[in-house]
Formats: sequence, C-alpha cells, structure tokens
Amino acid sequence: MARVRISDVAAAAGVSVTTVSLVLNDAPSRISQETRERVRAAADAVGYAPSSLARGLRQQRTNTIGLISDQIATTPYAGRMLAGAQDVARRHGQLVFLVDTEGDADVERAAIRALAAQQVDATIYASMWHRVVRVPEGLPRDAVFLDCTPEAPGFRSVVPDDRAGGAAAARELVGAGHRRIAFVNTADTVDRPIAADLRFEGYLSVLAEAGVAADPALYAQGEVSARGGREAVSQLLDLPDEQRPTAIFCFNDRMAAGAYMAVRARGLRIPEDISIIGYDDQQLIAAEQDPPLTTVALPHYEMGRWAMEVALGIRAGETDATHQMECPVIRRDSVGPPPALVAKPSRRRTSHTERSHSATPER
Amino acid sequence: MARVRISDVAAAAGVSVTTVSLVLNDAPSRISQETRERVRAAADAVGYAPSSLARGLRQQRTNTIGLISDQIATTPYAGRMLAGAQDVARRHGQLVFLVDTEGDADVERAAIRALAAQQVDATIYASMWHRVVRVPEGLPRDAVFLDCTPEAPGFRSVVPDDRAGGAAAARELVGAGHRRIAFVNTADTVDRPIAADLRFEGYLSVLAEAGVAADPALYAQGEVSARGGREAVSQLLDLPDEQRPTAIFCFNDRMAAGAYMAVRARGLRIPEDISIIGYDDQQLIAAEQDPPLTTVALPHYEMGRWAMEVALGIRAGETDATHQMECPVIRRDSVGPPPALVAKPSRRRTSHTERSHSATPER
DNA sequence: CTGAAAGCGCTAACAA
DNA sequence: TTGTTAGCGCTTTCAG
Repeated sequence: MARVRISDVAAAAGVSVTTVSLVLNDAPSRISQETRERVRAAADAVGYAPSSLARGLRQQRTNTIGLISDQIATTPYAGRMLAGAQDVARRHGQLVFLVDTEGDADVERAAIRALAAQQVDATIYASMWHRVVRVPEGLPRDAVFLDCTPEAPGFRSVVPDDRAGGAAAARELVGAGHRRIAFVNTADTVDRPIAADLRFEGYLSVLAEAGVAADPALYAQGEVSARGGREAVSQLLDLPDEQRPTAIFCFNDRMAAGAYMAVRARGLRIPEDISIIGYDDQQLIAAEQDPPLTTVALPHYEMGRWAMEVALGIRAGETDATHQMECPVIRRDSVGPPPALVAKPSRRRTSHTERSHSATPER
Repeated sequence: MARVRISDVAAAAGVSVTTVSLVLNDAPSRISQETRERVRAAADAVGYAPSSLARGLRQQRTNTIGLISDQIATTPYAGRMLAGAQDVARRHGQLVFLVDTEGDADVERAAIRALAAQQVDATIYASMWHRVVRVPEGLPRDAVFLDCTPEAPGFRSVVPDDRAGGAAAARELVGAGHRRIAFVNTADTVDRPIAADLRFEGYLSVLAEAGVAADPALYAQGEVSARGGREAVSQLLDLPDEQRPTAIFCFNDRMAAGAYMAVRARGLRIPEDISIIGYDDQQLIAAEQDPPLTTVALPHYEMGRWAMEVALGIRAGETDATHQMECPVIRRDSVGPPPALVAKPSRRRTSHTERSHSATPER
C-alpha cells in the first residue's frame, strides 16, 4: 500500500493541504477550532504520518544530528557518552546518526561527507578516551568535540578535568593522613593519553600544597592493564620500609586491580596496610574489587549531554571554547588512614618474584 | 552561502541535469567519455555534494537503517553488537540511526514512529542481553531482532546459542577429566535471562553424555555479581571433601570473578586445586584475572553483522526465522585436570564466614 | 479564516 | 547521445 500523504488527509477532511499542514504543526493561524478537530480526526483516521524527508527538504532543517566516533564502545564505559547524547537528542525530537570510523581516516572522510549529504543540523565528534585529535578535513566549523580537544582552535569541546580529578584523588589520600603517596602511571608513549600528565600534575600540586616533597622513588610506570599495575606496584613495595608508600594512586582502575594483586601477594591488607585509589570508575572493576575500590569517576554521561546540548544550541551562552567537566571522587573502601608508625609489621616478602597464586599462605 | 545543486553543476559543465545525474550515479547510459569527464570536473570545481534528502524523497529509498536498542552499552561488551552492525552498514553505504529507548515503552513507540517518518529502509531491534521480548506495536514486519527472540512469530532474529555454549563449557571441563562439576547460576527470577536455563541445559546434556549423574548439591545460585558468585561458590566449597566440586562452571564472568575470590579465600589454587570456567568473555574481567579466565565468548560482533546483513537483504537465502550463533570457548589458564585423588590436601577452612581480606595468611 | 501554487533537490520516463 | 519535464511530500508565501 502506498504511503498516505498530506493530500489524503486534506481530502478526507474536506480542506486544503495548507490547512492540514497548519493544523498539524500548530502553526499560528486563524483556523477555526472546528476545522482543527476535523483535520486531526481525519489524520488519525487515515493513519497519516508526515514524511521527515519531504519536510527536511522543504525546510532545509532535518532534526537530525551526526555523531562520529573513533571507536564505539571499545572502552566499555564510553557507551555512557552515547547514552547522554542520545538522551538529550531524544528529548528534543532529534534523531542521531551514529557513525563509527574505527579510527580510519578514509572512513572518517566518507562519514563526514555522508552526514553532510544528509544535511544533519549539527555534528559531534567523539573520542572514546580523552586525547588531542587532528581536526578532520571537511568537518563543519560548528562541530562539537566530545572527550577530546581539537588541535586547531575555534571549536567547542568538552573534556574531563583530569587535572582537578588527579588533585581530588591525591587530596583524598592526603586528607586521610598519607604522606608517602605513590603515583602509578601509564607507560604509553605513542598516542599518549593527555590524562596521564594531567592527573600527575594534579597529584603534584596537591603534594606541594600539603608541603610534602615528591619522591621520585614513588613514581612508577607500567602498561595499562592489571598486569602492568601489578608489576609497577610490586616494585614500589620492594622499597625499604621507611620509603615504601602507604598509599598508591593508580592511573586507572585496571592498573589499580593489578595493585590489589601485588598488595595481596605480599600478604598486606587494603586499606589497613596500604590505601589504593584508582580512576575511571569502571563498574565492572572498581565496584567489584575486594574491598571495593575508591576511585575517581569520569563523567561520561554528563559530557555526552553537554556536547549534545551545545550542538543543539541550548547552552548558547556558556560556550567557552573548551569545557572542563568535574571528575568526582567515588568513595568506597580502599582508602583509610596510614598504618600507625609505631607498629611496623614487616610481613611482606623480600623475594622479588611473585608467584601467581601467591594468595596461598606461605609455609 | 547557498547549497550547490545539481543544476549548478549542469550549468558549469554546459550540459543538462539529467546528464549530470546519469554520470555521477554511474547509471548505464551512452554518455560520451568526454562529457563524463567534463561533468566530473565541473562537479569537483563547484564542490557539489548531492542531497540525500532529495534523492531519498524521489527514490523512496533512503539508504538509512534504524537501530532501536533498549539500553545502549549498559552491558559494556554489547557495544560490539553496534560495531558489527555499523560495520556492515558502512560498507554498504548505509547510515544508521541509533535510538536508545532506555526500555521505556513510550520512548519506543515514539522511536518507531520517528524512524518510519524518516523512511528508514530497514529496522533492527536490539536487546543488550539475550531474552524474549514483546514485539512493540508498529514495528515493521521485516524488522530484525538482535540478541533477543520476539514473542510473536514471523520475525527474523539472531541470538547466541547459549545451550551449545553451555555444553561447550561443560565439555571443556569433562574433557579435562572432571566429574564433579558444579554449576553456579543466576538467581534472577524477574525478567530472567533465558541464557540461564539454556546454559544449564547444555551443561546437563554433556554430563549425561559423559555418564555422570548430576548432583543437586553441585548446583548453586547467586546474584549476578562478584559478590553473588563468591557467596555461591563459598557454599560449594563447604561441601565435604568427597562431594566438593573439582570444577565450577559459572553463569558469567562476573560470577566467576567472585569464584576466584572464594577459592583464594580457602587458600586453594586455580587451576591446580579447582578449575573455573566463565561465560561472556568480558575482556576487562576474564583476561585480567589471575590466572586468566577460560570462558565462553558471546559473539556480539558477529550477531551485529548478521542482523545488519539480513536487514540489508544480503543473506536472503538463509533466513530461517531465528538464527543461533556459536559461542566459542576461549581457552586461558583457569582450567586444568582435577587434582590427583590420592593426595587430598585439606587446607581449606571450615568456618562459613569469609573475611574480606582473607588472602592474608592464617596464623 | 482558508486555498492555490511555487519550490526544496533530485531521478526517471519520455522526447529529441 | 543528451535534454525536458513531472513529481517525490511537504511548507510557506501570497491571494482571496
């Protein structure tokens, strides 16, 4: 069966198409109440659904947003960004085109062209982790960058405030009384997450604030994984007692999970013997550790919302070029006061080699 | 500046719009090579980009697919489904509208209407976990269900073959020599994942095949989380030695992570003392356990691909109503042969209450 | 208070 | 081998 058009409604209601259009769009006009009702009834009766295509063509406005992302949900929590963006789009009657480029420049170019061809009203360019991105050629000037900062100036963007987040994490530890606070960073050098340096800076600033000198021995690096975290923390725990950290700030939750392993392998307890704080608040990791991991949350949902809101022209005022979003500390059970200095339990092993199943009691 | 239209190209090239259309669409026609080149050059010169809107309106075909999902990336790995779908769409020049309904029926209705108004060429209805869904009113008859089975018949759908997956997991354990194999299931009753029963059935069938009687004492339940898994497994480990399982099949990786905790708390080793197998292959959990968890993968990416392929009319032949997709076993290091029956190390505690920091050696 | 008609940008039938 | 023209379904001036 053929599509039912506005003219069918008009015929059914015994009016012109103009009238139907006016009525159904609630356009300001002097159409009688009686006619309005007749039109609406007719529309219902024939099952009329206006064509967005025709309307878009006519109005040159499609109520459609393009969202280009480099990697969809490679990082699991990043789906929250989509959800945030999706959410406000929906509430404003917008539909979103999602294009995943897999980081391929050709695909990206094609995507930009395709979205332009669709005459999307706005474009969002999202990265699945906070970094600096090259501005793809052809991207509309009013595109909004989500979870990344464009190399070129003049674009609007929203990113997590990783510096403040790093500071908040460190403050959490300092506030609990710690002085020997280690920082376990990612060792990534290529395509390095700028979050790495920002979080470290935040950490340093808080140490300075608190008047504690940063001890280079308390800085370790590893690959971003539980293994990497375990190895890095293991080294830290090899330090002589008086230098050993009483708290460790890990670049992210995956590394923190590795920290747990290393700590457990020594027979130390969290947080009694050592406090751990992570970053990212990955539900599947942080909340499920034993004890649950205190960490800093990345405001993915909120960033997604923000990006869509500026893309849609809500939030017109506060359009500073780049918006930093707060990363709140999520308090769980892995941070406590440092062990009393008097009792120096030296339960830890001296061996450098960890066995995998080291939870097994020593004998 | 106004949009450049096909007529602009025609004027620039000194030909008619028909010619331009024919050339740029590579339509079979007898246009001279010379003209073709002139047209293409002109198109480039004026920076022409055809309007998908106008074309869609004219052809009644939009090259656009609607993808409705209940919860976007609440379950992290589910993003892989989107990636799969996205991927084949892109390769076929299709753009996808993603709408997330958050499980709200009103939103769903609105989404269906909006997609119809956009005249999408096909619709995919995705659930973020395998279950039976009510068919939303107004959904096109040719919609494809992704990771869910519609209540009503007559629709095409793709789901993981959880029964075979459960069997594969059990077979992995039986093959390693185990006979006392526990099954730790989800205790969910509302909106119960049908995977729960299917995996259990697969497990039972393999036990039967192998001639081992299913021991009701080796069935445990818990909430789907590390905690739930830990509690359930903890009970299992309380069984008398001769009844205690030598291997445990957990409903999913999260529960398996809990199993690790419970096992460690007893001072037992994986896989030397007890083998564990999970389900889902959640990277952040399975691959990062110590030792890495052997598990069964959910073929999310492949299901996404499949759904999009049937939606696009590729795979016309094999359109059985519901397609089951294989769940392959991912071998890592948590499965080994059962401990030799002669040496019965009874290291485990007898207390029922586990302390959180039980990795600490007993003293 | 309501209707006629132009036109958004394109494709496809038909003409030349 | 190429051009003319109708029309996809809608909104929106402009007339009545």
